[in-house]
Amino acid sequence: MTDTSNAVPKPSHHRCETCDVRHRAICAAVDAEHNDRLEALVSHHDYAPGQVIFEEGDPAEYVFNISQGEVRLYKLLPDGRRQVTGFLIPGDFLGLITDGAYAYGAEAIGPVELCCMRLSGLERLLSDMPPVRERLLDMSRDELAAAQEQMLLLGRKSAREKILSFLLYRQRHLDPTGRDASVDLPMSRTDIADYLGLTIETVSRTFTALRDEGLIELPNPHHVIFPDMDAVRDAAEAA
Amino acid sequence: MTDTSNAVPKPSHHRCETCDVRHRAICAAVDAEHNDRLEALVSHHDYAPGQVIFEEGDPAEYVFNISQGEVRLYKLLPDGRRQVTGFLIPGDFLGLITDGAYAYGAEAIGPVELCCMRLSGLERLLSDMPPVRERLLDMSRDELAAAQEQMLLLGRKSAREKILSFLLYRQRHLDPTGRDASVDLPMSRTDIADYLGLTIETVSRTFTALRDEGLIELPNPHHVIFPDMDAVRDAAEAA
DNA sequence: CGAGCTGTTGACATTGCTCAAATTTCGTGG
DNA sequence: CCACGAAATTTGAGCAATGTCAACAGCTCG
Repeated sequence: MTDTSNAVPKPSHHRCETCDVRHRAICAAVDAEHNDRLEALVSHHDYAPGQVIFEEGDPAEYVFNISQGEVRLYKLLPDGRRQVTGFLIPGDFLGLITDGAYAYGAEAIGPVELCCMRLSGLERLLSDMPPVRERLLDMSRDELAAAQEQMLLLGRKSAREKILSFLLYRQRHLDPTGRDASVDLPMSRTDIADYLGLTIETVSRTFTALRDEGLIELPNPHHVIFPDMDAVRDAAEAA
Repeated sequence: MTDTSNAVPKPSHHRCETCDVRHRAICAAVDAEHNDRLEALVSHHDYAPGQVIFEEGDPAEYVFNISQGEVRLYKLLPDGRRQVTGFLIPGDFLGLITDGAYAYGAEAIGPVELCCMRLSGLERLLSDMPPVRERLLDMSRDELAAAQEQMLLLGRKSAREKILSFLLYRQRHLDPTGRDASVDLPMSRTDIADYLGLTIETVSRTFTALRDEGLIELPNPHHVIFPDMDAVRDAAEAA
């Protein structure tokens, strides 16, 4: 699908200079004049829907940045129960490592393109360019805050609140301007259930209930429209 | 309680050089020769049991390191429901900040002593001593991994598994050598419930059930003894 | 010694889960 | 473009784990 096989220079979306997600990625901390250094360290890779990127516990050789598509992170229990710990979007960093191994599994939700860097490359970058470490720390801080918000959701919210919080979070996260009163859900109901600590049946029933109340429209299972954003926000607060 | 009021030099446990928790704290990244710089930036403060250290959303002026005692972190919903996002022990860093405000509330569980540093001081430290930022990033990484483990617990484990995981985690965390087959629980049942996403009644019943099964002994509500560590580990895995 | 707090136990209610079946969606091939 | 089949989603009925409400017990501190 990619045309990297011929001798032509990298396609423009593989040039750091013109990278769509640069401003969200750790790359934002590299000044433009060092783009060539950065480019020398990365390569791009495509993943098919559902494809495993790495599994929890795999020895970590690479870290990634998402160029296109969404990725799910998850942890498993020995009996197969799964907790999805996050959905990542273009620009997000991928590859939390503890003791040399990945701390979670990662799979492509739809078609995904990753910008890959050897761990050694990242380490060189970190030691040569201090702002990169600062950037990584800032991103970790945000991730940690998000993780705690998710703990609040998992531990203390009802199914209805979980779904509403999830929808609102996605809405804000995907469209920070808040212009578009709709949300795409490329992931399956199973993914959503495993993210919110529910079963697929409860997720489905809750969507139906919200639709019947008129809080959301569901033209199809992967698209939600908010007829009245404020009503949704009120509902998420209240109960 | 502290004797900082007279002209005598700082008590030895306030000297960075002899600090009990230095090796666990961010201070481990400061070389010994710069101890004086570090000491100039910090002051110590005592907190009574239950005392609020800061609340979520407070404008953040200080960051802290725990010298003595345990601290609970928590987030609240508007109606008062609470999620305890972590219990901190001596050496832990305290003060996750997003947009200039604390991302969670923090309260002393028992008597607590904190080593406090102005945010401006930390920032100076970060820019003057690169290893400190590296250290902070490493600690964030560990925290993030712990947060995801907690999501797995909150979203996918039964009450029984939650309690067992909690006890085993504490045992390992507080005594990494694994020598002592017992755990102190200075926090209340309410704290434990809010940490595990349960009610106090369920926590209490689960402790009782584990005692009746012989998996744990409960000489009093704040102390747990494991007659057979391995049996507990098996039980935590199994169901 | 008594009040009040914390923890435990009991009875019952409820949310969300399990198992099962119907329906819709979507990719594939004709 | 349409038909088919597999997979995903929705819906239904019953149930179980955990929550709620209430009473009791054990400790601690005045």
